[in-house]
Amino acid sequence: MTIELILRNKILEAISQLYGQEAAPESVQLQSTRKEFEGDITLVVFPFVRMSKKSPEQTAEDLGNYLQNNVEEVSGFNVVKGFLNLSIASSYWVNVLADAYSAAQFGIKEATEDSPLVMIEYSSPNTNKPLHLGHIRNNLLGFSLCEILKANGNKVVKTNIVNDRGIHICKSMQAWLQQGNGETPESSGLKGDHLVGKYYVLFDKQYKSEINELVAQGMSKEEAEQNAPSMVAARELLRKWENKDTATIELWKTMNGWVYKGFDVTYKNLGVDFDKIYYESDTYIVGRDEVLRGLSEGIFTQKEDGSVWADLTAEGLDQKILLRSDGTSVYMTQDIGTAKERFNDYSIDKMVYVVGNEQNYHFQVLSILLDKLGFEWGKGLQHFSYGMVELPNGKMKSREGTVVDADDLMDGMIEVARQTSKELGKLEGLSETEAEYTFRTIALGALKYFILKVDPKKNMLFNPEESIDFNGNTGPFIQYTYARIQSVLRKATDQQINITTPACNLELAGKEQELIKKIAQFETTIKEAGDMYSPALIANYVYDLVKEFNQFYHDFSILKEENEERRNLRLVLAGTVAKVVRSGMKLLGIDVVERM
RNA sequence: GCUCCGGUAGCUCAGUUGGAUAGAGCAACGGCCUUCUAAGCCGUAGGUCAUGGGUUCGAGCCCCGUCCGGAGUACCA
Repeated sequence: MTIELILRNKILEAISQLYGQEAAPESVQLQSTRKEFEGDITLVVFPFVRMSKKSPEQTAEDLGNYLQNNVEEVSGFNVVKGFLNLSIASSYWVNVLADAYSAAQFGIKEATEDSPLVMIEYSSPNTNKPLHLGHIRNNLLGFSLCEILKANGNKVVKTNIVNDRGIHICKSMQAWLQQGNGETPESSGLKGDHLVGKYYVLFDKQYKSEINELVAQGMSKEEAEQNAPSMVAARELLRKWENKDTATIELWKTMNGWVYKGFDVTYKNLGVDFDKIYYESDTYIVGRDEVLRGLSEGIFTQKEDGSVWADLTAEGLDQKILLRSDGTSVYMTQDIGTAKERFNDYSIDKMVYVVGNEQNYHFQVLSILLDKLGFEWGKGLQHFSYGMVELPNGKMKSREGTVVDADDLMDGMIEVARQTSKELGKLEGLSETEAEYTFRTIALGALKYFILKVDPKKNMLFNPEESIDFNGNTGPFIQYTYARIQSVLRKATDQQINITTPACNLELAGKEQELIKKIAQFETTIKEAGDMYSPALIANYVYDLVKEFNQFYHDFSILKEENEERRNLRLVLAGTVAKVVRSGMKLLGIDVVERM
């Protein structure tokens, strides 16, 4: 039982004993005491003054006395205005540390047979271009969320829906057919996804110049957009694809194959993976069948032109198209099909979509539509909505080429890490491969931490030149502190120091106790991060812990401490901080290094 | 127009269910490598929490209005 729980119960008891009234459990507000005051845990007494009919100060005195006399762990108290600051005995904190130190998985809950199964969709790329910075935020958030939910005792299935069909890939195909001269990743030396992306850009260039030409000939802009030869050809490819034309299907398979190979490399470098991948070329048919069923059951309506609609005005929303007048599927249709497939394949307790906030409306509608179609899980779908990544000069537009490419970004950061390491002379004693691994880990740590430390809900600004740093509140700073702790622990081993679980009744120094308190918060932080879907809570927690440790490290010596008991305690403290940092970073998908 | 989200230091961001004197990092300035890793530590400076009201013992946080920014808004995904 944690100290908070013990106090909570005793405070309710105290109020009942002292004032003869029952206080609501949620009126007990405990918080950690601010640094400028003495004490560890603070009770806010304002909610109880009505019951005590005394001043806040006097009420706090009453409660303080009661708790000191009736709770073993409470070693003292002081009152400042309406705040009761309780001091908790050192022995309690030493025990907390001992528990954390010896626990195999401190703060992490393992899933069991009957744990809920959560399926999390993230990444969800189109197959016509390489991944960019926006995808990076998605992938990092998705992966981290999976880790956090696992740590909260859930079974997790990581899934990806690949948008492999549609007009976008046909545009790349069309440009490749017209201008490609049979170019392949092998012949060009380009990564597959970049090669296909190159033709997507070429298509757009060509398309735009055709429009300009037609407009110059006197056609209206709308007409020109419809009648530009490139677009006509791309639409023809889409039609052929839907009719299963052999050559078209073959080309589609080949080019998608190139892209998948490229994606695999990016995913691997980013350190994310999936348990199950769905393809929209499979699920859109399921979705279309569901929509047609809905139509025949009178849930949806059809217009004269043949298009199928859902009327959501009763729910306060608009009318939503589900099938185009030519019978083809839209985005929504595919998501209906994908959802149905998933719930067929797994016994899902909770389905989470990691998708940008531009699609808030889409998921609101999807949930209602599935509910209308009679799927009892429809209402329970959860959209983990995150903000956009903006650049200093505005937002990213793939067509305008103002995107930050994922591969380029990672390569660039690894290069910076390599240079910085060399300048700082951090390489000595490391083999070539060890050094490379270290650069990579640091660079990825910087990138991941930078993105994950921001509240997912908010838009964030990313300045490629300036944003990424290796100093201050960054991934490398945390990795560095971890490496230094490892170094101390190695030296302890070299000096034949035997580290044992602390069972002493040493009086703790202020900073030692601060650190233990911080360590004790790991468990609740994981829970909160799981409840709120916020890797940022973990990131900020780990930073605070590391910052706290650095101050401790600066003020106290560990190995040079002469009192053996105290030295042991501090080694245990350092080791536990390292352990918490390692698991915290793992929840963010960030690796740590033994030396840097 | 309507709906949703946001606005905290020059910049990037934290800020627990409403609690004490709003915190970090970057950038600037000053100090610290004969001390367990200086990718570090210490210090100085930097704030009308967009704005006007309201709720209450107490508001950066909750409610209403205004301003600014972003996203979505019926045959793109």
